[in-house]
Amino acid sequence: MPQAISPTIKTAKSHRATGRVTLSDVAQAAGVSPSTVSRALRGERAVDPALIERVQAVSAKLGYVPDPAARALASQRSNHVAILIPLLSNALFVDLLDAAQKTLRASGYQTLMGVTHYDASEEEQLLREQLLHRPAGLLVTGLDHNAVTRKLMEGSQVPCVHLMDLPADPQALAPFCVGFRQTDAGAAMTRHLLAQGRKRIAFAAAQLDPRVMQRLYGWRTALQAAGHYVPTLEFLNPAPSSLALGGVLFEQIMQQRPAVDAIFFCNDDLAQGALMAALRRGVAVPSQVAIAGFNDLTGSDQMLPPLTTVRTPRARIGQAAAEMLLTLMRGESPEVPQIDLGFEILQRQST
Amino acid sequence: MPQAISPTIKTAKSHRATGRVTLSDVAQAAGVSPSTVSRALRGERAVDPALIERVQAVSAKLGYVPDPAARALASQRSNHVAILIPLLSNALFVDLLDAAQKTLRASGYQTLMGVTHYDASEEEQLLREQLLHRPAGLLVTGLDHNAVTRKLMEGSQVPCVHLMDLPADPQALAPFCVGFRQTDAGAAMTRHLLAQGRKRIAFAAAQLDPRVMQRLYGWRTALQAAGHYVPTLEFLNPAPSSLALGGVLFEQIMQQRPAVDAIFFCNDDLAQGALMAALRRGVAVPSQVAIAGFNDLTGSDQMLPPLTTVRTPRARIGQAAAEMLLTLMRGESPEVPQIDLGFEILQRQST
DNA sequence: CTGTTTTGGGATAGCGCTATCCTATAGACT
DNA sequence: AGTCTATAGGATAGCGCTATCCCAAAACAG
Repeated sequence: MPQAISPTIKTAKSHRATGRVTLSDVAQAAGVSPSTVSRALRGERAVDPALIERVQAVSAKLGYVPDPAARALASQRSNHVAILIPLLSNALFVDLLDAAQKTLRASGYQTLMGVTHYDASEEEQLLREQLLHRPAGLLVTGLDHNAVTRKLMEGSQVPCVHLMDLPADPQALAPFCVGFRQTDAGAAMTRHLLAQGRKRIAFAAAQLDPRVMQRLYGWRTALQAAGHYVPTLEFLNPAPSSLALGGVLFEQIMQQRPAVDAIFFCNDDLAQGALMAALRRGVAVPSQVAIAGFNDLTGSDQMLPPLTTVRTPRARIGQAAAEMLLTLMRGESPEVPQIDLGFEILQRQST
Repeated sequence: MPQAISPTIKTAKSHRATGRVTLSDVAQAAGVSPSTVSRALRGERAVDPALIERVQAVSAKLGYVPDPAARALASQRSNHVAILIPLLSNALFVDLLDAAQKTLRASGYQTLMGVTHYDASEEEQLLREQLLHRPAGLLVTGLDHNAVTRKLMEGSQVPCVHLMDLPADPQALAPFCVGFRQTDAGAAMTRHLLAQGRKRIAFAAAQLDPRVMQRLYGWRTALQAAGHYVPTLEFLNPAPSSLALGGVLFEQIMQQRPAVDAIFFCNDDLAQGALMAALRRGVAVPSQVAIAGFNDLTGSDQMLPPLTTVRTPRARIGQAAAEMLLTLMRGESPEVPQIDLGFEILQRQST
């Protein structure tokens, strides 16, 4: 029977009372031991259902909220989930972050964001800092990391899910990952252009991260298979991707290879910039040159002509990765270690 | 119901050794007390310089890294800085986040991001969760918060800097903030349009957050001053801002008010969408109708014609706010409580 | 009707650090 | 000299929680 809870007057504790309602307060008020409160609230071990209810009631009445720092210290595990992404200036990664963050928060996790700037040593340093917080889980963009980073991830024993990429060899020692096959997507778009009757298809890229290189590889493979591969139609620029750079690349290609009849840009912002440049120069798209992008970023459907692109499921990747991580953090193992969420060729009027 | 627990093999070691190098280890190795190590490493109180050096050397040799959870528990202060922004889908806030995060990390702080979705109660809930982590500082977008949120912020005693907005009344009880005067910016752009000889200037807006409403107010005031204010030229749509919506708004305005000779959009994505729609419809910009945006988002300079807009110093706001917060967290007080970073009318060819 | 397990609860030692109090010394004053 | 400060170091009690050990009672087996 629930004993009457007298208004607990804060016992004048020792010299550094923080005024916080602690687990012990709840225990005292509920007439049970701290262990029991801890167990009841976390659903650990077996606790009498009636007791659980009583503890929850008392806890709610006192407005008890567990202290994450104390919890982290005692259990060596925090409610943080660390996420590493290359940039915030690319909408792709922001969408990933947004979706993952939303999913994790719904389960009570706090997201610790780290921005690597495509720098392996910065990634390593960030991971090191984040691991200090003993995160419950880890979300990492891509599968390419330096040796130290990989060792840190493994050594930490923290569940980890990789975003965006899937291992080239599905049989390989497989980490957990959610993404799609960049190579296939690159090849698919190239085949789409070939199917439109294009033969001199250029590939224009910026940033040149591993995913871009995989798309390049897909483009190359598809062209080789069709017997139309020309090495000089690769236009690779390591600078960050942007609309302005897309315009520059377009000008460069039209000047150096005026006979080109299609350009496949590795990202939509480049393609959008190219479309604007074409508009300015009076180059007819798609009749003279077809233009295709990648990622279906915001605005691509508003271009003139609307941009043909590859729709990539980045929000779904962020969410699915977060869900897989939640499974791992519960100590369960996911149904499959790798999830391929695919992609879709979105044909609009630019091709 | 409880799953069979495999017999835990007990290690002969002390029953819960974490293997971590602790402050006591350093103290022992350096032959001093833990207090001294703690003080030496944090630069607290006065410690013999020679001792400091010795402690640092030993600490480095052992690879000691302080545990943030233990620190947070003992000191009631973490190395987290919480930041609240409305959306991740608006580049404006991402730029803010990026800059702030970069600055704070350089001083050893971890950023806890919270996305409020312009929802006051979600903001309150997020703040509550973040405060549990006892952040060392708080960055909050805007000055408008519900009563509970304000009370939480004050009651927590955590240093707080507001982003983007400045109080309308500079004399008012002034919180710390970094931003610029949205109203002035709205008025300035309107005056620019008036100076171009435009008279029927529409204002088109989405999202309708407080900053948008201030820009609206600036537009209204400037038009009233010029004797050209017409209430029916306000086109306000509460939906989220996007290129597509900009196109829709443009069509709507041209249909309902064909005599309009300028449209001031509250955000660049809307204006970009409008420019694309104008291109599609063959509406001459700026000869028939001038189009202006706000924020100078990526791509605005690539439009056809390039978009006249208001350049807002969002990266500098994020950085300056973080720096002000760093000052506050050191216990010092900033030179001025409010920093106005201004704005700039960026005239391009669309007006 | 005895063992032998389960089962649900309590007691308590940390987790790694900082805040507070305390002490010993060196210099500064009557 | 003697008393009084600063100054720099040590000692130690927590911060609030969980993990581990322990034990009584109930459930089960032989």
